[in-house]
Amino acid sequence: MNKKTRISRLLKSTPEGQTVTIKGWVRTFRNNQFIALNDGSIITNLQVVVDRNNLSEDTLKRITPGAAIAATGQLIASQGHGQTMELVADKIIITGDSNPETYPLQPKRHSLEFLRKNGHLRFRTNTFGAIFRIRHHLAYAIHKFFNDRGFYYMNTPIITGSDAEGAGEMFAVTTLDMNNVPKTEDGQVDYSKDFFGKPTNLTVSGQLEAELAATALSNVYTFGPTFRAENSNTTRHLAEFWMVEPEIAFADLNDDMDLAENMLQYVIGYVLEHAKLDLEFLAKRLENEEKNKPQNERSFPLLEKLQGIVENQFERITYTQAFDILRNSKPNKKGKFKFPVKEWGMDLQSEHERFLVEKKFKKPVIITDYPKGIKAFYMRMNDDNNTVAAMDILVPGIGELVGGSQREERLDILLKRMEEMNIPVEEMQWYLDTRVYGSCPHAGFGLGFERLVLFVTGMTNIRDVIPFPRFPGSAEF
RNA sequence: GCCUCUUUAGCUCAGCUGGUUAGAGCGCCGGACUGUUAAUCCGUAGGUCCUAGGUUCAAGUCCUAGAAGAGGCGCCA
Repeated sequence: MNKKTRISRLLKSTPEGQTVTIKGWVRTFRNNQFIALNDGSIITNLQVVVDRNNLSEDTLKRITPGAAIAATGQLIASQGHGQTMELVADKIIITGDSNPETYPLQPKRHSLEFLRKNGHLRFRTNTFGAIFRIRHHLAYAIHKFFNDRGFYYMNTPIITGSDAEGAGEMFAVTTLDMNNVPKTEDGQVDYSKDFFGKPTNLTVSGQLEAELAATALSNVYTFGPTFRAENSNTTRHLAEFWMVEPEIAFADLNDDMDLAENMLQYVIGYVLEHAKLDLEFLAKRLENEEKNKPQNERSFPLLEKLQGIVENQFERITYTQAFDILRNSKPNKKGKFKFPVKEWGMDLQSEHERFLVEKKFKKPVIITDYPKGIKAFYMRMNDDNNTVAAMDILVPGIGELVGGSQREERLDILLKRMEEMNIPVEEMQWYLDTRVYGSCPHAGFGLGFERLVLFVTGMTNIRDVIPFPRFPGSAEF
């Protein structure tokens, strides 16, 4: 291929007077003269000025929205107002035509629903270009954060033979012929004939395996796809999503909370610095959207919201404190909650979390020390024998962004909990060995990556922040 | 899985208590235009009113069922 210059680079270095070749996709063609060209490297279009005397009528006709072109010419200071620089093209090659009668993207605003239906082309819009560039920067910032602090990136299995993770319904993985399933003598599926010789599933969490690595390498994290076969139909659940799960040895719940808070502040600070243009675009988009809403339903301006995360400490309260606040709150006393707050031990509902985060504290809230009855078997029992060392980070607009805990390192207590919660101890010996040999206090958390992208971009549907969303009834592409 | 709402031109939508030939903006197509910024101006074309059944003299409009989409709840990250 011939050399090309990416627009992002070109706008940084401002090589005025140079001859360059730009390759990208036409957004609009105005006045038979001005092409707004985008190559995805940056949200900004480059204006390509067409010299009509130099171009055939045929080529001119083929410069349509969506067409791929290569434009070569001199870069000059723009005479117009919308941009500082423009390319005066003396050569334009159409690499790929785009029929304007059938190309779904028009040079106008489209609804997110329409773009979801045309998911294969939505990358070519400003909004989705911005979202996926920000998604990249967030992923990079997460790796950088952990790497700079001596964490090792650990890959835990995607196909798992462990069925005791307890984090939700699982997708089965099998090569058995579904039309002719081998059966044992007592009529059960004969998994000994299956690929792995036993039932296997797609992972719902890498935590248990990460604990194995952490109790040797001290500080590790996973960042990979996870799968939940729940029939969840909401704006914040996916069947396939990416999760970040650090695990730290010789650490307690406070260390865990500090790590999570520092990480969120770091990665958000990172995108504020490195994805400024994209964030500004999304902020403006959100602002326009909010104009149609009544005053009391409007949310914080995006950039201020993100700046607030970086600059302010998160609120930290125990479940019991949260329970008291909620029980004595106005909406509870006035019967406004669908689920009244009465009995200690109840799980907090979305409406309760929203009240705490959006009305009471107006910033992220970390709730700790939940009743043992509503949390997982591996969470460390507190001295009160009633609560466990768990923590959830709740953020405005989304709810639970992070869920974590200090892990139960005491073998006898862990075994007792597993028995109480019907976890098959025999199948978990590999996990229990971390407590049998050289057990140590350790902690970790899980961060839903798409929920982070949702929060940072200000989008409202999680299906819009992952390139190829998977949810009940839908697995396109 | 449960609840609510939506479905009218390529897109975004209007269409009142059922009543002639279903409208607008944008886009597309044709024309004009060498400083435009979702360009502008002029002109044309474009509809299985989601599907099936029903009520009625008459259904885009009312009823029933289904499909698709959105939002809320639950499960959680």
